[in-house]
Amino acid sequence: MTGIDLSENLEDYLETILELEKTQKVARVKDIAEMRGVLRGSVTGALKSLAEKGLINYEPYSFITLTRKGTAVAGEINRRHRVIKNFLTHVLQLDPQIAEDNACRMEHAMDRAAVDRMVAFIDYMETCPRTDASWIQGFARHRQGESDSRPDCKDCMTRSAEEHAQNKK
Amino acid sequence: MTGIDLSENLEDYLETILELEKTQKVARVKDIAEMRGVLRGSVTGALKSLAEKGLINYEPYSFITLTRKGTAVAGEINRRHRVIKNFLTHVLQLDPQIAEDNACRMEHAMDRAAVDRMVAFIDYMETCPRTDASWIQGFARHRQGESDSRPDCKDCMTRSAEEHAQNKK
DNA sequence: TTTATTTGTTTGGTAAACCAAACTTTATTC
DNA sequence: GAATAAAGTTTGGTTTACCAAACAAATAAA
Repeated sequence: MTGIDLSENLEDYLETILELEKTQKVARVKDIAEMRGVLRGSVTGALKSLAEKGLINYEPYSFITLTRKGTAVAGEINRRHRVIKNFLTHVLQLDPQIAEDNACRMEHAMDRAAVDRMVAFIDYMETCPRTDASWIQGFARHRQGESDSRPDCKDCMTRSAEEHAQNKK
Repeated sequence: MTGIDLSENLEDYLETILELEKTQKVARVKDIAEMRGVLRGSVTGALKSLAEKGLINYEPYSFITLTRKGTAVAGEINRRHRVIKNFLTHVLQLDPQIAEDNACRMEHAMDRAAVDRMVAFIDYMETCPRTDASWIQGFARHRQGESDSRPDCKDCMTRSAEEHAQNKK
């Protein structure tokens, strides 16, 4: 789509720069190095590579900003990250930190088609009355081992239908 | 868990070897090279690395088999792959080929906690009467753009409750 | 405005993956 | 059982990504 294919590493650098642009207005080598957990020397190499690809404005010893193209690509990556993290925390109900760690890696693995479908699924779940808050709650109980008993599973549908009818009035 | 941490590459080699063991009883360098789309020379290096880690039985010019440990690790990776692909095809309803491509990459990105939770979610969906076949069908319609209309959404719950009650008798 | 300090760059070196092509071993075929 | 083919290995070279440490530039402090 954007016509660019980046290594996971360069994608991460781009995302970091976007993050810094948002919070600090401008990205500095030192901050990028800290956020990525590498030495400053390693950053310089990555910046040259990103600049060659036309994704950042970079002159030695100057501030770093994203180009128009760079902003588009970084935004795309960031969108994947947010969608995936949202899925992991709100659907799978993973611990926020674990969700974040997994999203950081998954964002490089999932293509647009998959992420878009994930968005559609979340949307369907959120708008369909069958999968309302109580259904989500049910998953929390289910995964905590209360799956075998399912005490009120039998009447769940009926009760939900009643509640639903009530709200419609 | 298994106490081993492998690069994505070595994980892929291990998975390939498992695959070949299943179909051909034994893995040959040529076949591994073909399946992974690399030259034979590249395979030799990877095999040395896997042998050093005690994951495969490897002597130059001999057949390759997985050790007990290698089988365990490869099985773990393969499980992740199957779970993810299952999710992508049956929940997100992605095209099988697209699901396969994404699963191949995602299997290296998701940790055990995330995959386990995915399993639990699929299980919940499949056992909960609210998210039955018709709900899944609804997603297929929803994602095809018929989301705005939702013609029979209003009565869906009531009808489902009735059907459900019927089946219980 | 000198002198520190911080920040950024460069250089040399390592490790993982890969290729290309020469080479060796094993398997086939005549 | 020798000649040929196929399979596997080695060697030298490339790329990406990193570190460590020397160096240069810019900023801050004296």
